[in-house]
Amino acid sequence: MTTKNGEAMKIGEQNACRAWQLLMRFFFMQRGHLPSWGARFGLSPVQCHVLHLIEPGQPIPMSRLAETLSCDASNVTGLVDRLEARGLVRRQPSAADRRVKVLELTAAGARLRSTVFDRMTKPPESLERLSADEQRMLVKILK
Amino acid sequence: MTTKNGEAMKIGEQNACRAWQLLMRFFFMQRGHLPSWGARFGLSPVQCHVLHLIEPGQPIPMSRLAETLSCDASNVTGLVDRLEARGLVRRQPSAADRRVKVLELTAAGARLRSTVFDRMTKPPESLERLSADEQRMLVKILK
DNA sequence: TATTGTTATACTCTATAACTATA
DNA sequence: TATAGTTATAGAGTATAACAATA
Repeated sequence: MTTKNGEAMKIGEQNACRAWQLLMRFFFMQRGHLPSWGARFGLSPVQCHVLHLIEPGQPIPMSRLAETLSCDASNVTGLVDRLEARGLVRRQPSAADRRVKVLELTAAGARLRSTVFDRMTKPPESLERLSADEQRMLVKILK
Repeated sequence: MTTKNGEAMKIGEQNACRAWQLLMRFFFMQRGHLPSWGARFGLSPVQCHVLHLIEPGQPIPMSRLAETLSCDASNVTGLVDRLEARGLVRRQPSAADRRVKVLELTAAGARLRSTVFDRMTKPPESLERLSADEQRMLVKILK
């Protein structure tokens, strides 16, 4: 348990696995919270995700959404249809490639995104007791 | 920026917000990966979640699933129907309350769960370079 | 030929309401 | 009366295949 080399590696691996397990637990916990969370803004989980992906003033092609969401391009069509019907996003033709349509937030979309994620970035209090070192560590993890 | 009291608090809050933003980014990243991940085992994202929630030898009432998944009890019925049809879980009557049905993993369910989460607990390499202190910090966060 | 986005189809997921059986 | 689970229904999410326009 206190050997200089081999055992230390083992402990390092154990810690990594434990950390990963905790992150997974965090992920599934958030996954449970997201539906009722998003419902406050009339947003489904995927719609929250899409809103998170499209940054204001930074349009992205629809194909990029399909990749990031791990779903077929055909599903993005309906997804964007509903968001566009609510006036949150807008389809724009791409000058570079006439096959492509890029998505951008409308003013209302940007406002809603800000509302949703301003609240989201208000951490659950427990996070406010962390040191600068701990914050740096999170940056490392999330690569 | 270097005042002793008020400014230090401010920086602490900034770090907490930054950490929370990064965790959110992690969450949405995982959310994007989960569909194709689960598909390898023929599991939808919710089914992965359910499998994660039912620990072997630790049956839980169906109502608990509805709470944790933030969905209506009526949805759990169909969800469990499909998992039961695949032989992954089993409904059992509760001795204490005859209204309640508890869910437990079948042998196949426990095997699949182990397969899925053994892979999941294999962290993405970057995690293996973390110290014990850093692991303890994660425990603190995930409360 | 390959790629972007669309339509069509079927199945799963989720929200709502009404119902049964227990408590 | 209140709660656990079910049924029924409708809309949203998602996988598959076929198609049009463009590269």
